[in-house]
Amino acid sequence: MDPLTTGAATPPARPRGRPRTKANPAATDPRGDIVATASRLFAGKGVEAVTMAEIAEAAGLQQSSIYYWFGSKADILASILESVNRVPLAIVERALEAEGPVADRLHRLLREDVLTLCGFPFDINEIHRLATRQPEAFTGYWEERRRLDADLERLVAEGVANGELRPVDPGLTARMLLATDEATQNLLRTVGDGTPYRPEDLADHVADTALRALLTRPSRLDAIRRRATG
Amino acid sequence: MDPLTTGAATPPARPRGRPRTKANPAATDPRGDIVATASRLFAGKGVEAVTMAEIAEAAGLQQSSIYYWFGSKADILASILESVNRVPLAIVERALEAEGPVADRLHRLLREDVLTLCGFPFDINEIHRLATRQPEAFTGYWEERRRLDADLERLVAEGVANGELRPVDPGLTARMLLATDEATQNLLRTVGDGTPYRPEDLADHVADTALRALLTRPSRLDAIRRRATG
DNA sequence: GTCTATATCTGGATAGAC
DNA sequence: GTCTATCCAGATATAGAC
Repeated sequence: MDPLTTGAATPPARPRGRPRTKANPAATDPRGDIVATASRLFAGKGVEAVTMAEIAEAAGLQQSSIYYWFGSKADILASILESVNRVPLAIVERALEAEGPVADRLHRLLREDVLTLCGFPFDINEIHRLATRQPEAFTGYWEERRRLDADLERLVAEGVANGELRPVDPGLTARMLLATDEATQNLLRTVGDGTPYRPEDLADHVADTALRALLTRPSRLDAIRRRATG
Repeated sequence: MDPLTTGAATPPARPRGRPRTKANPAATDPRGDIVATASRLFAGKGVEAVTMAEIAEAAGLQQSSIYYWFGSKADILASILESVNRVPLAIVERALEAEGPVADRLHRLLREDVLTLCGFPFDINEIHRLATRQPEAFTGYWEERRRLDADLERLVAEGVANGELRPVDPGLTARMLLATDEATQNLLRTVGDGTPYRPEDLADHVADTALRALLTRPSRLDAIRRRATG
């Protein structure tokens, strides 16, 4: 199930007030529907290019009715963003606490992160841009983002310390790895002529490439991949 | 000199018509000035967030006077975009035609591409998004972009064929390399708290990491780096 | 060439009827 | 709860004086 469209919903209730023009019998969760619809539209055209009128229409509402459920467009976006860092954070923190070689955990982490980002209904880079432009409105976002950086940095540092990884700069490496993951999901979206690559292939490629460049003994890669994907 | 702010200028002429309110004695090349100003503003806030009024004011003109020089905001952007692919294309094509080992050429290419992208006065990912949204207005852009992909793919294929590089998928690898370069310049912009990394460090890191993952014999890397950066 | 003034358009958001 | 009608702000772009 799509993690972005669940949770934080209004409890279903007997319909009240004036009925919708376009009846939508399945509308038991308007907030969830709006978030899901908005996510889908954001995916196709970018957040800024989507108007409240479009979202409303696609959700079966008049333009203004959407303001009954969300006070503003930013509120819809914020509702979506709650999951954007939460899911990758959970992945990284699980990797940080897991047992076993750092390389195994890192490989699995990278694969899962790419797959997660590819599954997001929008380009995460655009989210970054929006969040950069209005940092005060997205303080929670940036805080989680910093934790993501810091946690991954710790994992890399652990690998460097125990000799599994070459003596790289953990901070730079962590940021480059996350940037690479985000660039990868970009590949899926910006290529105009029907993307020829599957998310799974991209995820494997990213994880393999990163580990091959980081491992002290690259020959370990085959075994690592077997354990991480098995 | 900044490649984005040169060329395609109106020949300097004796000033005619009503003088500017804010006299700008150095205004011998209004088109060039406007492009340079717009580039700088786009860098700070993103293309869409910058208004014609801002560009005009920063260039020392009233909001409407800018329309004497450019018919629309899209025209300004198009004028900037002419260079966006041209410079990386020149880098890749030079690498393609150069002599010597593929690895040396690839290392140098990646370093230069990252440095070029970092030097651009805007986030190239935003350009991608804008160009995706209005493909008809940016046909030239996408054509050059495909050539960039194809040329780099040829270089990688050459390296695979002669055994320098591992037997990777040249198409996927080329696209991932370009995506990584673009993600790297992103690092420089989205990190809010004063970027701790220099473009040169990022460029070295990207080129080293890519080659280490691609080389059949990673032990060659030290020599390659010496030759490519020397 | 640049100005002032304004037309036009678009999108977010509100008021109040139903 | 959803509707219609409207306001308002901000942005692109044009008209015509100077």
